[in-house]
Amino acid sequence: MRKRLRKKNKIVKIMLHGKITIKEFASKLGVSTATVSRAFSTKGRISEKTRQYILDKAVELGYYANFHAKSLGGNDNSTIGLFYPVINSEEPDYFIDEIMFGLNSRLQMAGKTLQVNPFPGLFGEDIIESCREKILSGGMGGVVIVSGSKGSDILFETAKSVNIPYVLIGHMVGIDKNAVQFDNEHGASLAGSYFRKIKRCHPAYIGGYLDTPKKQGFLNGLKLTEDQIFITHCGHGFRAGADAFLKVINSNRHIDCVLCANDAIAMGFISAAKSNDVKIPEDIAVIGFDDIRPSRFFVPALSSVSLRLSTIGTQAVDMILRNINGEICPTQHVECDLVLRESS
Amino acid sequence: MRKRLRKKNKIVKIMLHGKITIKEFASKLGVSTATVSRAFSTKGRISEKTRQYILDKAVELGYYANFHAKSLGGNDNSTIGLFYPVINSEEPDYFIDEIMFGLNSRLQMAGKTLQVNPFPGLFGEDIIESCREKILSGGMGGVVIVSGSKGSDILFETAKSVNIPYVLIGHMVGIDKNAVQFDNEHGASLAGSYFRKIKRCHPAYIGGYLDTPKKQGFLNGLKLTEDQIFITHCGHGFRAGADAFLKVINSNRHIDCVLCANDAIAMGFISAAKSNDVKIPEDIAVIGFDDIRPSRFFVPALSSVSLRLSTIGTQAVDMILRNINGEICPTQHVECDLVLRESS
DNA sequence: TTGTAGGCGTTATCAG
DNA sequence: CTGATAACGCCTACAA
Repeated sequence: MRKRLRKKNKIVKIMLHGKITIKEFASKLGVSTATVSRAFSTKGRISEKTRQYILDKAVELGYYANFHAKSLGGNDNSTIGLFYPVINSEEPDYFIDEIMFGLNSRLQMAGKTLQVNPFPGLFGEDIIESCREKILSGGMGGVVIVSGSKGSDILFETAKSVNIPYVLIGHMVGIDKNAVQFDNEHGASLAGSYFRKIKRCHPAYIGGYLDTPKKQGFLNGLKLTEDQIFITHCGHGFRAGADAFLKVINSNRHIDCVLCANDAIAMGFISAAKSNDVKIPEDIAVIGFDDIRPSRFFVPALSSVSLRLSTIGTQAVDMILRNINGEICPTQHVECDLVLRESS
Repeated sequence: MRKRLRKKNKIVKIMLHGKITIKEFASKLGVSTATVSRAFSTKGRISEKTRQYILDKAVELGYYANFHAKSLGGNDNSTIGLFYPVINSEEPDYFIDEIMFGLNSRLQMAGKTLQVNPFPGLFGEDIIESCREKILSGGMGGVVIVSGSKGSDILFETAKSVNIPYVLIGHMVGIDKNAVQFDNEHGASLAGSYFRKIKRCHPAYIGGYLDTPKKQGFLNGLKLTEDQIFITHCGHGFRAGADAFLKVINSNRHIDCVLCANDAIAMGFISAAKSNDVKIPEDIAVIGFDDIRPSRFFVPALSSVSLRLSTIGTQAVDMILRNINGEICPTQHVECDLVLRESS
């Protein structure tokens, strides 16, 4: 009786998923499940003939090994999780999208698949907790964490604690292995020295949040101190940039050059400037940060501190792959540089 | 002896993952695994007292249910796969990114997690096969497929065949359920009629690939035929737009308005135009397609056919959630409209 | 080379 | 309300 019930359940599931299990498949071919398994595996001896036979039959009968069953024993596990803080809830984050682009292109070659896990950059403890849980529950074979928020740190610690392969992406993350890092401070200083060189001496810095290194680098390059320049923080994104422009104007200070914490801010800034008949770069020279793809096609083409985002993505994949493979990987430094275009 | 070996293996694994299993956890608390399971489940009677006790102990001892084991029985399965054709291999696809943004914001609320699966839009059968496999191997609880390529069709058929919850996103997908669709042809016709209305009678259409509906809609709105306008296809992305501008110029035809197949193309076009001292919109009025976020901050602000991409994403999630819940969902039509800004 | 059977970590059924 | 135990679908050590 009980058996019947079970059987019935089974049938229902088969209808639902349209899937055939290894047991059914094996018995249909008159071989054991072990042999089937071996046919799909690289290890384990099996005659080439039966392997081919099984493989052929598999496509004929539509047999596919169940993902979860495969992963259960601690084998396989081809999914890589990406965790990143959301710093602008009203539009896509081009910084992340560019990194993701790099990640994906490489991941695909490696037969891995990407799982994306945004979490609130500033608040939202509960969501971070759910991210922790995802890591702890063993659902993925590796994680890539974008640093820059409290949540990032928590997840980083979590990953370390369970010994799952991980890679940290971020500004001077301060660890000597398993990280791909860049130097915001240096990048910003490049912008600062450039302005100094071209004799623009009334600078402004338009920040997002939590980007002290950029501000500091800018000051260093400028050879100025914090009280000698105009600083404002309006958040991230285009709108923030436009708002920042208004703040600059309303400050009644003479400003002739600005560094923005990212390219979207810079574009928003320029957009607002144009609407107010302020000429870029004649009146105000502007430099963005990240050098996302649209920047070079912006009008005027946007100068920017290039972080080589897409490269960072591919490097992160290379690293985590080696990490999965048991190698230890020293932290990589991706060089940044200043790309001068029309806006400055 | 064998047992010892097994045990040893087990220990190794425990070290590797730093994880405690339900069995170990249960015995530590002096309860059965069933009780532990029930403590985390909504169904199944359990006294509030023991539940609390178990929950507390779980955080104390760091017990987290294994993801794959949970999903194995066909329960749970909270991952949603997104499949989309890559039409530009050199930069992020802003169309997709915007949809993904919408998807993610909604998915998070539902406790689901997104897995992204790009596949080549034009060739690359092998990768599509690997996508099929992902669907067939039961690794996810639902799939969202962006239509518009042969691969999309294959994956769509695959999803249907295994009875996995799915949603199709695309232009007039021609199915009456489980789809969120928009009408490129109508959108383009809006642009066409607008140009006609403002008396721009020397139009060009800058296409990507496979976007006949847009072209046709444009012609309809224009009330012209294919041989009466300039048409060129340069691919997708900024670079393509810039190339297209050159083609327009070199054609030596008088052109005074253009519709581009997406906003990136339009921006690239305008960028090249500016470099060649062609005034937008005075000399050439341009309208883009999709209305991605940067468009309104472009200089000049870009007119565009708005597809409400992010909304499409959230709707797709709502639909697949209901779908998972057993409801059948009639196809949704997301209205598109023409957003006029400075570039036209 | 192939088959047998135990284990992977949960959930759900069935008895108590 | 709780415990024992059979699935879930696959992999692999061991035996044949």
